Amino acid sequence: MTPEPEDSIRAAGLRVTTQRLAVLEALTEFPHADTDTVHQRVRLSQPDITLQSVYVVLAALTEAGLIRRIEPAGSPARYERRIGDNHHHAICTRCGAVQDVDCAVGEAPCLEPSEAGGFVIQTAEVTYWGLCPACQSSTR
Amino acid sequence: MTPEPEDSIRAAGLRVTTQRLAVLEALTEFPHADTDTVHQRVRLSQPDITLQSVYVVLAALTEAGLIRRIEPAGSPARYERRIGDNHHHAICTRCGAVQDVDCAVGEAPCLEPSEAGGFVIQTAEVTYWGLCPACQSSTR
DNA sequence: CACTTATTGTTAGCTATTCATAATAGAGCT
DNA sequence: AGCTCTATTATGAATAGCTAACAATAAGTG
Repeated sequence: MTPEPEDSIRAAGLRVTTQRLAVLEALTEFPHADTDTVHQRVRLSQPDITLQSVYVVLAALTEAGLIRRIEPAGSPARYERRIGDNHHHAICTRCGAVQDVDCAVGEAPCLEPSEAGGFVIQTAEVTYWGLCPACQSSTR
Repeated sequence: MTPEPEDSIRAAGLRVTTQRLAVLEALTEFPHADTDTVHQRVRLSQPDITLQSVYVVLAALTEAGLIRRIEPAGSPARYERRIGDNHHHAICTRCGAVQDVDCAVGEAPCLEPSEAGGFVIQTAEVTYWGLCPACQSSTR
């Protein structure tokens, strides 16, 4: 089903490198990881990769449309492999945990503003802010 | 109608300072200004105010709920005086212009996710991405 | 007007990110 | 398999945006 990472990288016109494969693998394991988390995970298989290279790889994969970058307020940028289905995110205001939220409509823009002051809207990005299950119980 | 800035600052339990008044005035003139823009505007009346002080003032006013901070992806933080009506924003993908978009519902959360993975949702933040009128015409 | 303490000015520092350039390694060709 | 070209990565440095520490100042209270 899911195309092999190697194939999707190649299909995007990019060279297949161990670094890129490792980054995609890291994002599979941590679906909303920030650059630092990706770096740490990738170092398990490639101890010498630099953080800067991780930045470059993430930028290349984002540019190619293989991953998506999200930038929640107050958090460093995060990346995810789930793309193409215009889903949204719930973010915990206490711990920053990110949870995918299916979009009812499915395709962008899932919402049409009543009046957008002449803007031509391409996508609507919805961020739900609240408390994750863990932070609800460990209250206060 | 609109309460005097001085009164709302006092009502929030904060001291009324010329810096805070000037920052609120700047945000009236530039409704989605970033810190730098606020600083430049404030310097017209207070040439010696530092950028750091503007940061502190903006943080204090945000904390007090007198202004709201928005952090669009790829842009420095912006601030606005329009608060309490849970409206949303349309942002130009080319020039970064921000436009208020009324919320159909009015109160947060204006959207309820069908399934939020156990999250207790407090607010829903909607960002519309598109082209502003100016960038539509100056195409390509 | 004096006093107390919130607020601001000053200086320093930090985090997330980008950039320039040299070194390296995919991938097509022979 | 080896060669070559060029995309990609490593290295080192720099930047923007923001926060922190602490001394100087001024708002508000009696």
